[in-house]
Amino acid sequence: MKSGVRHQLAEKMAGEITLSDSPGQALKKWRQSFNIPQGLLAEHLEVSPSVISDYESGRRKSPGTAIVGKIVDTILSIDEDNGGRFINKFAKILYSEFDEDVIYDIHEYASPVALSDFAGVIGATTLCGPMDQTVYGYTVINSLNAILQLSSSEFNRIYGWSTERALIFTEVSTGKSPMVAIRVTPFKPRCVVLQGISPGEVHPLIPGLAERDRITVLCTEVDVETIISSLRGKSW
Amino acid sequence: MKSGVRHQLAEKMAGEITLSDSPGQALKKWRQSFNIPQGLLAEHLEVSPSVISDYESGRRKSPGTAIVGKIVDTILSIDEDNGGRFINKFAKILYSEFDEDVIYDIHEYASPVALSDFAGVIGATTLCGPMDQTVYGYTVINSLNAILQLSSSEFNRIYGWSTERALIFTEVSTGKSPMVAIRVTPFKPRCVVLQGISPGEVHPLIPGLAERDRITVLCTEVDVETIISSLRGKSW
DNA sequence: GTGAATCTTCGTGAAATGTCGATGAGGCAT
DNA sequence: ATGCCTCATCGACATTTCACGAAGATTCAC
Repeated sequence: MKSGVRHQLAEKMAGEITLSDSPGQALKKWRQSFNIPQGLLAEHLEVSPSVISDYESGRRKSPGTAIVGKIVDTILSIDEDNGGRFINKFAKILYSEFDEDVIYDIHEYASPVALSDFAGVIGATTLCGPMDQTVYGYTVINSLNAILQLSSSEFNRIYGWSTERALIFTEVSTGKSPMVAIRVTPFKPRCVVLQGISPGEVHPLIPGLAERDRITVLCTEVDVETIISSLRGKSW
Repeated sequence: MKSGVRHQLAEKMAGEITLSDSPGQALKKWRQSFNIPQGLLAEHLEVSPSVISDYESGRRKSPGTAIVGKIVDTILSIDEDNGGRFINKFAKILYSEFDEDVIYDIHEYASPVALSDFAGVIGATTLCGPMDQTVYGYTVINSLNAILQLSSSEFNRIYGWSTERALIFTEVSTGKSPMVAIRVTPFKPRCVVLQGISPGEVHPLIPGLAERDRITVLCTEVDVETIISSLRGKSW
């Protein structure tokens, strides 16, 4: 997934810069590894070139999150305008391709999102479990491929960085296998969304399974592409 | 590898906080997910509790990299003092165990490190190639297991976030297989270190292979544990 | 409902950031 | 050597951060 990479790269860059003893040098390293001159960066940021230089040379020892974020985002945007050459390079280095068919999208929120809001955005109705919960992220998973391709240890990767998330399984038939997989696995999500199925078609065992692990189960018949793009556009 | 996880987690946290629209909320999310009260965090940071609250509540809209870094580090340290319960939880979610036998250590620098300094720290001598280069990170790889266990796409993961790095292959016999693997693979490191071998024992083909991809090759007979701990302790 | 623990709000002052524009230094083309 | 591009340095000034401590709000146990 394209924009997943961008986000991960951005986070990596920002993290490294923030933790560095000299954020300036780290900033410089990334700008240079994208082959962008200070001047161009300054232009896109609508500041004078000396500003960039001041940061990189360390005159400002502890730049705020706001500018760090803006700079990282701008570096990435400039590269995107040029066809995303460097972003793709990093993406290739990063990803083993198997993720592509299994994990359609994965994202973390920095602050909690109410489950009811989340359900609204993806057009989901409650099947069972409480709705007064929050989630910190979501993963969209091709259920068939996940079961075919993932080993048990790899299966944990669908949880990203937090188990307090929604797992959206796409094109399920009855929803039984995803729930069984979760049952036998040590980590539990807050919520499971079964995509491509109506509440009536759901396997009768599911409420029982969900109850055991205190998981809320939702259903949606909205198609996968729409779900992904709605979730992406949101800032909550 | 233990401390690799800590570092990666720290980077992830810092990145997320820095990129967040409201760094305060992100900060809060992480503190809470480690189950640490504001007061305790404040105590360890030697500031008054209201400081933490001011950040989390967003009075400071763009906290500097310095405090963000300090807070992240403190959260992690507090958890370590308590036995690292949450760090381990995140580690489990993150890693498929196969890495353990293949990648002994992997690290990125925020700024360039001179190859000659790097060689000095790991007690390596030059076999061929230029020494007036810099690296941005290193990976310590068990050469045998890498070849046995990694698929070609997984092999790319040894590059971490930058190819401008040193790849340290441990316990090589002649050093031929690692160099061949690099030859047939699209990404090239700056430098290859062959561990557990003296310059005289190196396979005669190696200088030729290295020349092709303009890679500097070093040798060291220092043992793996020592190399890893020397590299870890360094701040350059 | 009294206390303890946790967290929020706010006024305040010293210090640092965030920005500009002017100037200077290196490098690499012509 | 004459530009041109890239980058570093610096003084100046408005805006924020950063940290404190006092005081108020919440929540939970007893």
